[in-house]
Amino acid sequence: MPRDHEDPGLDSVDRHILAELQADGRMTNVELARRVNLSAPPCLRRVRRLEEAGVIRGYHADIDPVALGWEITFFALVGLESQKQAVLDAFESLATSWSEVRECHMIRGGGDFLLRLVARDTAHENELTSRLTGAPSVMRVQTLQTIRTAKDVAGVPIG
Amino acid sequence: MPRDHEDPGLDSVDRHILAELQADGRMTNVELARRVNLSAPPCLRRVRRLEEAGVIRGYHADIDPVALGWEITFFALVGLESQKQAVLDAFESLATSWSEVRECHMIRGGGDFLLRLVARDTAHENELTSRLTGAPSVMRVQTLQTIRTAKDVAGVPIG
DNA sequence: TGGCCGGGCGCAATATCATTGCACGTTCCT
DNA sequence: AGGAACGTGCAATGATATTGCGCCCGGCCA
Repeated sequence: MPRDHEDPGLDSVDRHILAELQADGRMTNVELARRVNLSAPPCLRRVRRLEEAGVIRGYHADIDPVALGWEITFFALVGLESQKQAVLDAFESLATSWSEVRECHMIRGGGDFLLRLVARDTAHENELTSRLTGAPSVMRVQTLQTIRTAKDVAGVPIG
Repeated sequence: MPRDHEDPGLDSVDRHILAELQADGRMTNVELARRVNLSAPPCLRRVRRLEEAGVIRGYHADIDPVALGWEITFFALVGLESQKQAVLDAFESLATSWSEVRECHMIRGGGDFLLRLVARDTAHENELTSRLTGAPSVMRVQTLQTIRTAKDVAGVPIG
């Protein structure tokens, strides 16, 4: 009986821990233990186990992009003129090498990528769009500029 | 003299702190202080200041969706049949109320939204797509299913 | 049924860390 | 030069993280 993605057998306490740490990744272990009704040592052991199993991939501070001068967040839907592996790989290498590209997803259907980017201002955004349009094998670039984000929740539902 | 986004005057040490906490949000303060060449107390005071200024919005554990049974992550580009505020608001309320919707961005140009969703399996994905298609005022739904994520970096470039 | 594991828990002890008060140095402005 | 504002480092105290260990419960086998 094959299991794709190792099932660490998460019980309800584990899920509770994950929900708490997803909401506040810097919570002390003592506080976490209190919330999940455990004493500190077994709580910490569970957290370590979840980290080692890869269920918890890391912890990140959530930083306001605007405070660092990244005024614009936008998405770009990029169509390539070929679906050949070499072309896809080349575009991926290019896109992932730009620091302004924060996400790069290959989209089902072939030849399309969805990117999330940040830019300092509209001039910078235009420059990035131009660089995309002018990149090898790029046939089409549709920018999707975010004007309002109604919801942006870290992670996944737990329950 | 109003200032939209309070400028806390981030110096290079602050940026260094942000970069470290963005990469590892659970780092101890002494380790952080060591990395930015400061002693622990002033380092902690800077972190607190960044938190209170809203530059650091929070900390989150990064959890593997697959480990919790969310096998599929996809995006949906939703077109509404009207750009009237009431229609936009209604769709936003609906979309943000679904736990499977993790991001909901209104896109420039009017009447469009980009959503990021998670689903347990393809049946669930189809159900979500149907629910979107059948939602009031929804004219068009284009699903963008991620088949490979080449890059997904938390936060923003710092430097 | 009775005894043997194995896993997971809590307690207690110790090492580390967070947090505060305080004094010193530097910068800038007068 | 004098001094105020700011930020630093040191030192002390209170919390927290981490480890070792003994106990309890539940499954398993004789």
